[in-house]
Amino acid sequence: MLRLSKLTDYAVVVLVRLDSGNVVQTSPGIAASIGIPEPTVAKVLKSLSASGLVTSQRGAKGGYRLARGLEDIGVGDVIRAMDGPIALASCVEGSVTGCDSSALCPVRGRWDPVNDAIQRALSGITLADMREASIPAMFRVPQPALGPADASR
Amino acid sequence: MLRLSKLTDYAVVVLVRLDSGNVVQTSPGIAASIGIPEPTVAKVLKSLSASGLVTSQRGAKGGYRLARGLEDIGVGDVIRAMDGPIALASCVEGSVTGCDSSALCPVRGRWDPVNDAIQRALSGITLADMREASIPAMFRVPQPALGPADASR
DNA sequence: TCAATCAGGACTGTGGTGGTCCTGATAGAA
DNA sequence: TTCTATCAGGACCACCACAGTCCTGATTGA
Repeated sequence: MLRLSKLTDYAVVVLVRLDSGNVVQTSPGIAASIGIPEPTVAKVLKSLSASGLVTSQRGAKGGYRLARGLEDIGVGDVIRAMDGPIALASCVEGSVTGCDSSALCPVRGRWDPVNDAIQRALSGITLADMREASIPAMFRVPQPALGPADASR
Repeated sequence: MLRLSKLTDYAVVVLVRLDSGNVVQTSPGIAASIGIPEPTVAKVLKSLSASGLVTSQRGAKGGYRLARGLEDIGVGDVIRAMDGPIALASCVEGSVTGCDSSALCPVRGRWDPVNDAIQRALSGITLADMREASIPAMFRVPQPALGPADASR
């Protein structure tokens, strides 16, 4: 419950990583530098690109770069990009699934203030705040091979 | 994401229902009055009882009653009772699962402020606030049979 | 003694998520 | 012009947590 999806967690790592220098970075390069499998990083980057948090460049010499500074990206933006609208319950306003028994749901609409409070709490924190936290030194430089599994790929 | 579990939603309904009068109520009775299957209601009540939000009385004439007023029960209390500690990520402090690759996780500890903000937001809302929201009139009185499905059970 | 009720657990089906892979489009380099 | 590297947009599958059900035992009042 209130469990952040792993992909959202990865997205924060990727975005912080993209902040290092204003150059385009390829998904294999990012994947190698943060120790996350390449297909997964590519999936994360596609979602971020679709939401406009990063810009993409196709073709050779292509890659991704931040669309704006980390201090302009809220945690809620990342969550919405990866997991869709922030909704505490299936019957909360803004949910895409909707409530199949809205007529019978006695708490319909009641979670909205809770949901609202959470959104406010999230909007007050940017990725720049999260970057401030300690980043292990081993992740500040690219790691071509983090283990035997990488060599096999 | 940020999806409330159904049981937590049910728990709020059950607790609000228990607030009607200060008498013990049986789980079949509560189930019938709110239109949720009895085994599920029983499961919810057991969790709430284990967390001390409701008190139970065994034996004939037994049942459940609120341990304290709705205005003294925070939303966070209910969530913790039903889903355990509130943790945004698997590697957040307080999580029971723990992080299997803590040494490699570059955002380790970074979600804590986010998690903290959410907990503060949750602690500011009580069940009394949620009860204030409109409750459909049909649920203010017991509904023995809400549909054909109930008769088959 | 009996019936009603809670306590605590095991069990199973389902849905979401994480992760992988494939094909096509694009753009720079040779 | 051709080739290669990269992104775009899907489909696909395995795994796991959750929802829901059921069973047995303990307790308590009639």
